[in-house]
Order: sequence, then C-alpha cells, then structure tokens
Amino acid sequence: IRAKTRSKIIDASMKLFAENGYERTSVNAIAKEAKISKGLIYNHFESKEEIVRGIVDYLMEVGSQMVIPSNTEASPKESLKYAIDNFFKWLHIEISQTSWLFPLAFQMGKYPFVSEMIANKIQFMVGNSTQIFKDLRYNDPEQEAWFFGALLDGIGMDVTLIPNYDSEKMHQYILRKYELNNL
Amino acid sequence: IRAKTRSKIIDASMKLFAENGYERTSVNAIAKEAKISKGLIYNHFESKEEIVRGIVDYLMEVGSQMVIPSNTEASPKESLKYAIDNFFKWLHIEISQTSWLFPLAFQMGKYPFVSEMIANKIQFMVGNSTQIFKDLRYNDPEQEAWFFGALLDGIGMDVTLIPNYDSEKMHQYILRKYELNNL
Amino acid sequence: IRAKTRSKIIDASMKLFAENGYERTSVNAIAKEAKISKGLIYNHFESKEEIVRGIVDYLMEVGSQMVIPSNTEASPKESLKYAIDNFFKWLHIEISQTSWLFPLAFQMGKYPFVSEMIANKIQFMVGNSTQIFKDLRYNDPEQEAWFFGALLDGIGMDVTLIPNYDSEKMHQYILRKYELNNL
Amino acid sequence: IRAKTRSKIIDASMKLFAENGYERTSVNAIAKEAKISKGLIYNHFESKEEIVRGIVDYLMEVGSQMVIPSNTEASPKESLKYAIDNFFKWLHIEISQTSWLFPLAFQMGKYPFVSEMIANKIQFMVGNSTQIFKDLRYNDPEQEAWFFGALLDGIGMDVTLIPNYDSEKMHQYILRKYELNNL
DNA sequence: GATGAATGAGACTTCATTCAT
DNA sequence: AATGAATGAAGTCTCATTCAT
Repeated sequence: IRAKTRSKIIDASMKLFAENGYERTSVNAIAKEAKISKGLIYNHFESKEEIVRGIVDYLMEVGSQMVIPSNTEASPKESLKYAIDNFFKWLHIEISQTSWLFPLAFQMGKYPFVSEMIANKIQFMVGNSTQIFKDLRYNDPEQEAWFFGALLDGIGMDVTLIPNYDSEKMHQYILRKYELNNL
Repeated sequence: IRAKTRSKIIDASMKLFAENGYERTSVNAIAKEAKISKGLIYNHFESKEEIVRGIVDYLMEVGSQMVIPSNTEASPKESLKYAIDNFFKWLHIEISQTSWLFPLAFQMGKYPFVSEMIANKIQFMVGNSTQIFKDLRYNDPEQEAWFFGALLDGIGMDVTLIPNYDSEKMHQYILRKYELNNL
Repeated sequence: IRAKTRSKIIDASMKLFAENGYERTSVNAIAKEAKISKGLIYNHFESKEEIVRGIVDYLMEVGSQMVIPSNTEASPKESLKYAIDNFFKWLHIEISQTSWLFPLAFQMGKYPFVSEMIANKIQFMVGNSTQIFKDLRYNDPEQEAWFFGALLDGIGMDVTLIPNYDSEKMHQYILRKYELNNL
Repeated sequence: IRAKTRSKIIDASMKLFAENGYERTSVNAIAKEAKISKGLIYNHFESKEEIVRGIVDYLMEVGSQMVIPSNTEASPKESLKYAIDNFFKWLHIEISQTSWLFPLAFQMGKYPFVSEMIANKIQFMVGNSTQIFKDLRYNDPEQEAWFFGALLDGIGMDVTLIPNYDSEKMHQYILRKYELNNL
C-alpha cells in the first residue's frame, strides 16, 4: 500500500518534471497529478529534492533499456548492432523521461546524486562496450568506447534540442560507419 | 553609458546563471553582483526572462569560438584540425558559460528562443563543417558533419558531468581517427 | 490497560514538552516517544490540548514535593526548615518538569486550566505556610507567606535561567535569614 | 525611513507576542498589525526568529526601568526605596511587555540570546543592588542582592499568573521589611 | 484496543516586479 | 539614470486530526 502511493508520486513527478522541469513543478502540482494530498507526499519523501533521489533510484533500478546483451553466442558485430539498434529504439522515450535531469546534473554542487547517477550510467555503458571493441580488435578499445559513448550522448542531446532531427538517418549512418549495415 | 550598464547586467547574470542556474538566481543577486540597483535592471530589461534573451543575443553575436576558418589557403585537413583543436581549447570555458542554458532549452515550450539559439548554433557548425568533409571527399559529407557535431556535443556533455574526464586523450584519439595526428 | 497507555502518553509528553516546549512538540513525536501509534493517542485524548490537561491533572494529583508536613509534633521552626530544605532538594527536578507550562500559563486566555493550576498551587503553598508564620508570631503571617512564596518562585526562575546559579548558597542564606541554621 | 518601518515591525511584534506568545503569532498577523506587507518584514528581518533578536536588542537598549540611581547624594536607604518603588511602578507594564520571552528563555538551547539577555538583566540588577546592601552594612551584601533579585523576580511571576494579585500590599510589606516605610 | 495512511489548513519564506523619490 | 522600499502571489513544508482497516 505504501509502495503503491510511492509509485503514484514517482510517476506523477516524472511526468511533470519531464514536461516543465524540476524547478517549475510545484509539490502542489505533483499532488494534484497523483490525485493525493500534498501532505501525503511529505509522508513518503522528506522534501521535494528527495523525490528526485527516489526517481534516480528508480531509474537506476529499472536500468538502461540500452544494455548490450551478454549473449555469448552473438558475434561482436551482432552485439554492437544490437546495442545501436536498441539505442535508437529507446532514444525518444528515454530522452523524454530523463532530459529534465540534466539541468540538475549541470548544477554540480547542488544535486550530487544526480550527477553521480548519470556519470555512473555513462561509465557503465562505456565499460559494457569496451569488451565489444576489444573483441573487434580495436587498437584502443576503451578509448573507442568513450568515443562511442560521447557520440550517443551527443545524439541524445541533439534529438532533444533540434526539432525534426532525423535520427533514423543517423542510425543508418552509424551502422555503416561501424560496418554493420549488412548484418 | 547605457551600454555599459547593460553589459554589467549581462556579465553578472552569466556568472550567476552559470553558478546556480537560472531559476536559482534572483534578480536581487544579479543587482548585487553587478553593483547596481534592482530597479535599474528593470530599466534595461523588461523581465528576468528578457535578460536571458539578452545573453542569448550576446552569445550569438560573439559567436562560437570553434568556428572553422574560411582561410582558403589552409588545406581541408588543416582546417579540420584547427576546428578540433579549437574545440578542445575552448571546451571548458564554453561549457561553463553555456551549460546553464540547457535546462531552459530542455523546456521546449517555455523558452523557445533558447532552443532556437542552440539549434541554430549546432546547425551553423554542421553547415560549416559540411564543406570540409565535402573537400575531404566523404561520401555523405552532410551526415558526417552531423556525426561530427553530435560527437563534439557529447564530449561537451561528458566533460561537464564526469569528474576527471580525460579530454586531452579524447582530443588525440579524434585527431588520429580523422588522420590528422601527423599534421 | 487503558491506564497504562494513558500513562505512557503522559510520560512521553512531559518529557518532550520539557525538552522542546508544547508548541514545538508534535503529536507524532509523542507517539514515537511513547512507542504507540498516533491514532491511539486520540483514542485517549480528544486533542493535543487535552494532553496538557491530563498532565496538569496528574501533577495536581501527585502534588508538590514541597508540601509542608502537617506533622503536629514538629516545631514551627522545624516545619519551616523542612519546607525550605525540601524546596531546594526538589528544585531542579520540579523546575525541569514544569517550566514548559509557564509559556502556556502566560497566555492567560488560551489555557485557563494551566493558569488556574499554577495559581492554585501557589495559593495552596501560601495557605500552607501562613500557618507556620502564624505560629512563629509574625505580625502579618499571610503577607509573609506571600513574600516567602514569591521568593521561592523567583529562585526557581533564576535557577532555570542563570547558568551555574549557586542554589546551595542561597539555601543556606535563607536558612540564616529565618534563623533556622542552627536547627 | 528604514528605521521607521523597523520600528513598526518591532512594535507590532511586541504587542502580538505579548498577547498570544511567539509561536501563536504568525508573520502574517504581524504584517497586518503593522499595516505593511509580509514581504517587507523579510526585507528587514531574515526570519521570524530574528525579530525576537531585534526586540531583545531593543529592550536591552531601552534598559530596565528599574535601575537604581547612581545619585550619590541619596542615602543608601533612599536609593533602595527608590529602586523598590520603581519596580512596583513599572511592574505591570514591564511584565506584560516581556513575559512572552520567558517561554523562549526556558527552551535553553533554542533561543540562547533570549536566555542570555534575561540572565544579563538579572545579573545587572544584582550587581546594581549589591552596592546598596554594602552601604547598608549587610554581612553578605552580594547574597542579599541575589535574595532581593529573586524576590522581585518571583513577585513579577506571581503578578502575571495570579489574578487580582495585590501587588501594592506586597510593596508596602517589603518597604517595612527593609525598614524603609518611614522615609 | 490499535494502526498509520491520508487530509488540508496554515505556517514561514522567496522573489519578480512596481513605483515613489 | 538610479535607488531600494514595498507588494503579494506562490512555493515548500508541518502538523493536528480523521478514519478505514
């Protein structure tokens, strides 16, 4: 029962934070969206900031949709292709869910756990793909993984900021760059 | 004289917005930082939001530090190298000056001129580098320019969010990728 | 069983009221201190204010530790000495237990029963000591009793407010003033 | 002009704190009483608690009405009589103005400056009267001053708490006790 | 008898904006 | 051009009290 209410708060908060940003979303609005009272929110979270922490925990738990499969039967090329396809598949959803966190992350001092979470996520992705580039015999697989990670991050940013961004074209272009288009 | 005051306001605002974000910076704080009165700010800008517009205009005017030189004597390779070197040279400064704008940009509806400005900047950069990749005989120079842009955007983001990010290593890696390391 | 719970509530409330004052103690905190649920408190007391009434009743029942013995065999001087010794013996404990009531008492209109209780207690003490001063042949024994009462009240206040108050010195001084030091 | 507004806030606060106590007086109510806006209060005082500090400063500055005159021509007896008469003259006014501070003082940890101020005031009074009792050849003039101080504190408390307290009778009784009634 | 989720009024505080000077 | 006192709406958070279980 507690979990259900908590879930309602998290859901409502994510929706409103995504729409209007953290600062422009009032606790009152969250309560209304979640169809509960303001007070109940403070029964579950000590402060508005703690809601963010709750969301971050939730996102960490749910994990990235873009994980590279540890399926050992897949060839390295197949794994990479899977990762890229997955990235573009979840791009819009993931971005719309998490882009409001960037503002908080950019204020390094104020919300360290947000910065940490994002840094963690990036580093996890990098670690994950390093193995693939190693299998693919890249000279400096770790650096290539950072390169790859930065590329995807940048695409995510561009998708958010540029209307009518043609992500599918970029998808195909990247597959060709990594010579995966004929798989 | 008017211009000087306006400049003081812009400078103070950029400093504080960069440190604490737009929402967390009060007009009072700007006045104090600029060592003028609150009222004088409203003499120059109709609202706090207008200050942002002022900053955006200023940044557009100043322009990106990363412009590719239209020096026709330089070879395409040299031009690309120059652009990349410049990007990494100004990376930290540029990021710290503009990262607070992302929060506003991410709220698409609320601050359209911010989104526009960032989109413009990206598209300008893409246009600018498209020519180089054309000269370098890339099959799809425009898409490569988008690829290149996304990569740099992503690096900017990673630099901001990941402590101890080794940007110099990435710098060298990219030069090698584009076969510019022996210039 | 009901009585036991009631007692737990009274005890917890007295502890917290003494530590933080009435207004700054929440019903939640009382429930936690008493290790019962918030709801159960409202099963026993109609409101937070009623808890105060409960405490007042309890304190009235327990009575002052400083009562003058009606032991008829003791001489008036012995009785007075006993009363004074007792006052200083219980001074710190009694003060710490009841000083939080003063705030309420000082708001005459809002908690009349607290004011009443304190007034009653003072008047009871005065009545009690009037007899002694009568036996000691004071010209105006009732007024001397009021004088004596005010003196003790004032000492109680000073003890509470002045760090390192030397109550023992005052104790001896008063005994000497009333010529009881050689008993 | 700033001083005038500050004064309005202090006056309104003292009135309401005296009537309803600190905790039961809202900043809203103070604003309404002072006929200014809530925001203006926070322009002058950083918090509600700072208003208390402001009042304490003000009271310290104004000083006790009950100071013993350093008029060297007056005999010690005359000085003591003057002090006592003055105490009873200002008793009701002073008490009604300051009694709401006791609750705060009693919460030692929370409002240390209130406790300090009251302690200071008491100790100042004690020091002031010690000289008189020295001149009057008391054996232990300092202790007598503490005795005297406690007595007056206690009377102040009784006046506040006991309806229809006959302070004039106590006034005369004390004068007689100190053999000052024939001056 | 007992729990604690739920409510909502109201508290303190911040801040963009206005305006008399 | 310049000031800063003044406003009031809106924000975060607390808490006594209720009630379904």
